[in-house]
Amino acid sequence: MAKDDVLTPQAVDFPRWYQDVLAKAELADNGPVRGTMVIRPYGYAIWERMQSQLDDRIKATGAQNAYFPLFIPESYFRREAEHVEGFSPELAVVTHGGGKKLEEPVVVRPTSETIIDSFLAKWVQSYRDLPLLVNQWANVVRWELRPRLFLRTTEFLWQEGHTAHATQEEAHRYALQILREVYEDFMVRVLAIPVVVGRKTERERFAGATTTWTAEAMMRDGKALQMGTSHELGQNFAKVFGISFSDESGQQAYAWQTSWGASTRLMGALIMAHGDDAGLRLPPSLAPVQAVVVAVRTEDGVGETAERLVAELRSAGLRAELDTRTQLSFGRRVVGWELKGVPIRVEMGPRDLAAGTAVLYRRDDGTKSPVALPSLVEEVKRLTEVAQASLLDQARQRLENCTVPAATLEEAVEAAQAGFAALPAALIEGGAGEDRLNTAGVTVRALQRPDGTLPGPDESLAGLVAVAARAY
RNA sequence: CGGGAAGUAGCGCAGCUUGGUUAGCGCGCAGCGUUCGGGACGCUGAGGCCGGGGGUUCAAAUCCCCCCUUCCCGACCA
Repeated sequence: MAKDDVLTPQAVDFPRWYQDVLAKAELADNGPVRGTMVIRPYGYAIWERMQSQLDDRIKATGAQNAYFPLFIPESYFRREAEHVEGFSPELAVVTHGGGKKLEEPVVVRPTSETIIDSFLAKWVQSYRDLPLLVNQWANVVRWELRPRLFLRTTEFLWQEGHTAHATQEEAHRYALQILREVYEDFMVRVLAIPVVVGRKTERERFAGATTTWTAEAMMRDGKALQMGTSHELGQNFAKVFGISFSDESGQQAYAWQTSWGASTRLMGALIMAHGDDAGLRLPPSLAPVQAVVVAVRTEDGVGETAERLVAELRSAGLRAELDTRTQLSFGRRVVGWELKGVPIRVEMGPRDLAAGTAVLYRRDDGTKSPVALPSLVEEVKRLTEVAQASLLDQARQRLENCTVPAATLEEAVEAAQAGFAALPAALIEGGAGEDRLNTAGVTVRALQRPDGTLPGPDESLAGLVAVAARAY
């Protein structure tokens, strides 16, 4: 009866499993140009929920959305030395337009610091104009040598925030506010993915930033994934783009800036942090379908009851869907819903109807239980909350289990084969230690204080912990 | 961009070594019937520029060259 595996098992070949899920859960396809991606409707529905949750949090920090051009004069990139050095290798450059060679090539934005800052320079005159907080939702292009759907594509979707502040302290606080109240909160409460937040090492920080803050998550194959970053840019860009203002005493001063972003890579994280051998497991907060009512049959009132249940679930505010495709076998249908990660399945058949019950299946733990019809809506509601918490718990458990202290670089390399290695950051002072890790395919993902709190921007490595891992 | 593997129906594959009539198989898809509580079964049927372009040959999915794309490992990165 049962066929072969629905998907390549994770333990057999994790990358293959990932490919299988993308295809079978109808999330995404490769585009015809290397590194490009088609996000299919089901995948995009998940992304839209991510966007909306992030957008609310971004706006709650006071930032407003705006839109800046896709094309940026190449010369803009040359103005900030580290920035141009960091991005040159991955720029897509347009040299022709309207059938003619362009006087100055234009770059397809890989990130928008340069173009946005050139406008912030016009808009900021006085300390009264500050802080100036803008965000944009956009596509960006970074020519990738080794693309992977959602994780690293040449074109991807993201939000990028760009801000200007009167003081370094305020920029610092805002960068951390984004890290904590936007990214970490979203990742934990919505994605149900626990993250390691910390500071990036000098070599891992954003090109042109003075400090980069990061939120890193652990995937089920033991590799880490950077989920979002928040940068303090100091006055580097303000000086080259002329973002200056009169302060309260009438003195001219350069603004202090931040920038921060999170991308469609979050989709990859969602898939790889929660997915199992049966497919996706979506947290109810993001699931396009939170509960599917599967009618085993449709005759003798079963179909009508199923329909009524969907209506009740919907009027209770749940995203519910009806499945009456009885021309397909029951098994095929449930396998399909499991592939797509639907958190709760309600099974309604003649036996249930006779007993006045329905069977509830939880995708997060695979358990089934009967429920009396009158309390079905309340129970489904409750289970969506339980499932949301359960996915987070499971991910937390895995994170704890695979985070191992290491006393030496060799121990760290060893521990990083299966998760996070926590080593004394003193070991990587000077760069030789990081070289050693990098040679073994391991990178320092984040620096933290021993108690897990965030270090200061300039706090020396001596007393910190470096969290290292193999990473995507 | 280096090293490996691979592109044949929507998906997974055989055929290629040793060129030779209408290019196969499984799944899926369509129709009909029997089924129906964890990927049902039978019958009938549709679906292919054999990744693209050049060559060699009487003849190319098959041999040669170039390009594109995908996957794995490395260097570079959200």
